[in-house]
Amino acid sequence: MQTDTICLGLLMSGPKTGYAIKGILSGPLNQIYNLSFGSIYPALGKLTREKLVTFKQQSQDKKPDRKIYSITKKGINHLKEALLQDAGNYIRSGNYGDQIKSEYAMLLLFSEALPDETVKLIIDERILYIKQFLNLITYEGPLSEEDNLQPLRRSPQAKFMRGLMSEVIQTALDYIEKNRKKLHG
Amino acid sequence: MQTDTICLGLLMSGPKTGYAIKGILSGPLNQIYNLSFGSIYPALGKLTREKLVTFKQQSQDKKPDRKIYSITKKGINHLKEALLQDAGNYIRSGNYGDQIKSEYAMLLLFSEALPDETVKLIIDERILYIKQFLNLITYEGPLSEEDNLQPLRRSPQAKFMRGLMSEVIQTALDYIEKNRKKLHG
DNA sequence: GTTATATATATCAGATTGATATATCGTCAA
DNA sequence: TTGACGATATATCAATCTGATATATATAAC
Repeated sequence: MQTDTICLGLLMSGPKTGYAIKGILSGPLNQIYNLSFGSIYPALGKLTREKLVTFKQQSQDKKPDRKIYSITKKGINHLKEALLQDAGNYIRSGNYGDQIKSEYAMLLLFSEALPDETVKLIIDERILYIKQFLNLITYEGPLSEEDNLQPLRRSPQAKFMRGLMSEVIQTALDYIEKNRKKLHG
Repeated sequence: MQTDTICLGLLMSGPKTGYAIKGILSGPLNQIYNLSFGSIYPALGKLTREKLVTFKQQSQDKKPDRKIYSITKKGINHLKEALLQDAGNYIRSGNYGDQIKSEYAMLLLFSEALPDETVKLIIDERILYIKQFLNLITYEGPLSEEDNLQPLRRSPQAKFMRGLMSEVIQTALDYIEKNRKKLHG
């Protein structure tokens, strides 16, 4: 799946700045997909040139300008075709190319080479982080005054993913708390 | 965590070819970390130049040559230092930079734009894939005649990770089977 | 008063991917 | 039997992506 498709998909739930797209990908979707600014801004530029999105420049009083991007009709059609093709590729190849790099998991896997106290510390830290993240995705209330993320959060698809994530993360948390003694004295 | 560190860590459980390292990362560790050949071979070359690994060239009868890499004493020291520093960075920043791109999860999130039959199909396919992967990591028996992966699989760290993965994946499987109706008619 | 964090866009060196090339062997089907 | 395919094995490279950095302002903390 291309970066373009991700941006278009996220713009389906309403107009957003590049910064907001990064915020969604760094926040609730953190364990699902992430992109750097260096991918997002060029993608939005390319999509603008192809007229799959448009933007309104909003010069704010004493704040940096915002470019608020919206998906066009052409963009919606393009998104549908791209997703259908991605789905087709998946079905044909059985391979979705999920790309995962969990440095934390590798650190635990190699933790025999670390002092016991260090292993304890990184597990304590991780447990705190997981609990915070669980709160983030379990939280149902409004996010801010100008809450334009509601459409994304209230779709059945988003609810499905949030439910899946919270169950999976809760399982991981329980497992780590129950079995951490296998990794340190 | 650098690619170098991943290679050194995997070589701690015994000598391996670059191809074997890729095999481990594409197989049981698939949902944890992955690297392409284009990262692995240059990393092994760099590690050789730095004398952190050595290799024996094995010319096989009518098969391609193999370069079997082993970690050196210097390499072991380097690994310990690198892991300690990575752990320190984590504790200080609270951020491990886990990098995740699950195209499948994004496809489900955007699946409103797909026909119902397609959504059904990709979920059916995914359930099959998950079941296969569960078998792969749950399997305890020997892997092949020349089974040099046993040290990696039998360490407490590897058992911990396999247990964690199988519980998490089982939870995901149950959730998808129970809730898939929310995504298609 | 200064340090840090949030909002917001943008760029770029260096790292990574996914594809491709090369070479041999075994297997499975037409 | 021949041709296609997959496994073993190394290697390279264009296109893409990351992580860091730059720029600019406001607000909160210390």
